[in-house]
Amino acid sequence: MAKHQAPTMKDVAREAGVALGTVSRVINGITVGDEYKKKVEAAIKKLNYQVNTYARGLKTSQTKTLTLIIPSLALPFYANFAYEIEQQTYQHGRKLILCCSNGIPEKEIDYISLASQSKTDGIIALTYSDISNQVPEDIPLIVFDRHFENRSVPRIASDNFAGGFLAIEKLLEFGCTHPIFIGYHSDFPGEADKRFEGFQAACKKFELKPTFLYESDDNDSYETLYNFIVSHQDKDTHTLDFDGIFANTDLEACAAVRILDDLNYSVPADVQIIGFDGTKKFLPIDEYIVSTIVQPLPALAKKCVEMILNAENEPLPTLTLLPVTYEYGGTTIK
Amino acid sequence: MAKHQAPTMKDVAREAGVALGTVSRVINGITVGDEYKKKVEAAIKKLNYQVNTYARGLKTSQTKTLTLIIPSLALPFYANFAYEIEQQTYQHGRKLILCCSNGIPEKEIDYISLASQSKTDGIIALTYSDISNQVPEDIPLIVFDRHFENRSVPRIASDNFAGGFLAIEKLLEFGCTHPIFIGYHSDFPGEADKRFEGFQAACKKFELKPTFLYESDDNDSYETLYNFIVSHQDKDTHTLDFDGIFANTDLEACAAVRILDDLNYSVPADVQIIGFDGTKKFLPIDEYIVSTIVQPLPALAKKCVEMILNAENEPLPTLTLLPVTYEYGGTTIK
DNA sequence: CTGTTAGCGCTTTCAC
DNA sequence: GTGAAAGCGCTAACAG
Repeated sequence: MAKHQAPTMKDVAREAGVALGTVSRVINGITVGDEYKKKVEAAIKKLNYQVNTYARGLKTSQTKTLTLIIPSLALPFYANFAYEIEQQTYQHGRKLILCCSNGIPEKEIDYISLASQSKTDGIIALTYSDISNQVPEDIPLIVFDRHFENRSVPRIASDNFAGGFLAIEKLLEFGCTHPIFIGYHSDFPGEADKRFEGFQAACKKFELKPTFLYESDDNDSYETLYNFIVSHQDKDTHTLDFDGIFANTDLEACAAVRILDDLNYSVPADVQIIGFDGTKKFLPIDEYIVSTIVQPLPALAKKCVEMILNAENEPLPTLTLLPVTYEYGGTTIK
Repeated sequence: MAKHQAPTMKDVAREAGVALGTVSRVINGITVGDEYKKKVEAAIKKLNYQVNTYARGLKTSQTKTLTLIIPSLALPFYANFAYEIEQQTYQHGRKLILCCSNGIPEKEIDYISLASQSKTDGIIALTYSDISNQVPEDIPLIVFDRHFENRSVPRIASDNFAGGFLAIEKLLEFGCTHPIFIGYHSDFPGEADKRFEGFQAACKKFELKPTFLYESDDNDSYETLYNFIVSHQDKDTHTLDFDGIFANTDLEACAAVRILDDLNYSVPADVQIIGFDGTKKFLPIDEYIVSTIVQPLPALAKKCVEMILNAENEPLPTLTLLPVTYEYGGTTIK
């Protein structure tokens, strides 16, 4: 334990009595004479040698590193997505650099530039600004759950349109006669906007009057929603003029449950509610927090990582949509 | 836009008509003649040059990268901690490598070795095995919320003991006469174990009979808890022999709320409950999910990052405990 | 199949 | 002050 410096390949070579290149070959699994191999491996073990990925990265310009840009980890959806991405990244022998942008465009761009300095092997981004022209051409980019106008960058998402449609189908199947839509959206366009489009399409198909609250996201979303629901009460009978809610996200579904409860309506007896995302309860038992359209997060993450790692081999599809499913979570009859 | 390769310092030097070293100096903020500086900056802008952090890292063996090892992001506590760490990391101009070990020792060790290959500038770890001797001496390590037996590695945590004590104090203050403790613990020792010790100390001080469920974590925790509560019902009157619960985590507090509700007890009228961690509700409004002892996550994360970045300048304290606070969350009278 | 060697892009002496 | 040059630890091309 004399030297304080980490051993280098040179040290290993000297210890094993072979040339530098031979050590490199052993490490990279290139055919090497058995005798040599043994000696090198012994030396590696003895010195506790580890490759310096920075030196290797400099040579190969492959950093074995993926970058994820996501607004935050505060929402379970984001946290779970990040988690799944990390698991996939690990499985593919890569490291994950996590960037939480808080949805701030400047930070998003800053992260991109950091990532490109670090010569990351690929970027998976869920952003609220169009970062596509900030990303150097030579580094693969995949956009999750969003789409940009001015460049055809590959994007991956759930089939939000089908999900919106499915939610209404389910609500009708469960006996609702007037399902409505509630939700907030970012000003920046994203795949999630298609949920509302799916709702509208379903209304058209089933000849329903499309009633909805669909506003720009703000800080008073809870209050706006409260007022919206109250405005749909009959003044005298206090009956609601709707009997089903498709909420843009589980978060809004939860808010609706709470408000309806405060207003002394019963869920699902008076109003059935279906959310979107597939958020689980905070309990040691496995239940959805509301009845919901579940996004296939593990599959989505798998696709993201596999595609980005495949980017240099073949051209990537511009859009990849994965199917969603309905799951019961207590806010519908089944 | 002829060349497909990212520009190097050499390119900038040629473009600016200066020497390589001069460019380096400009970039690193070392005094350089005004004329030169301007020329270099112009060239940088023109070529859209960015330093290659891998080349720099190779030279300086400073990678401007921190590594976080955490079981997962599935629990809000982990997710929020990871988020806060990321924010701090960014603020200090570093990147964060996220490693979710699922609490599997082999994975934890694997991550350590990946991290040391990558010459990370520091590791913040919340692990379920003693990784301390896996970490090379020259890379700073801070352990969050845990402690290892066989080496004095700096650790940071909330004051769990004080939190446990405080919970009982609060319960008594709110009129409870027989508060009990429920919780599960990992077999691997951690700072969180002190919550139970705080509970025991409070029982001694206030002369309470210490009643508790404190078992090794398993898959049937919900059922075990259910049976435990039922076993404390009076056969005839159905009265419970306790009137307050301090739960080891908010998760267990939630489980207790649910079970008591199923059993037709009222929270907080019949039983008051205090959890631990400070988990927020999944709603667009800011409320705690249960009454709880809140861990100062942002402060904790700040401490972790600051300490690890300071590790080479001064010796780190072995233990740093940050104060917790009580917050109302609906499962107590106030 | 192995040893030698040139450089990846950068920082940092060292002369000037 | 600036330029030239050595070298961080590794890979890959080349010669043997």
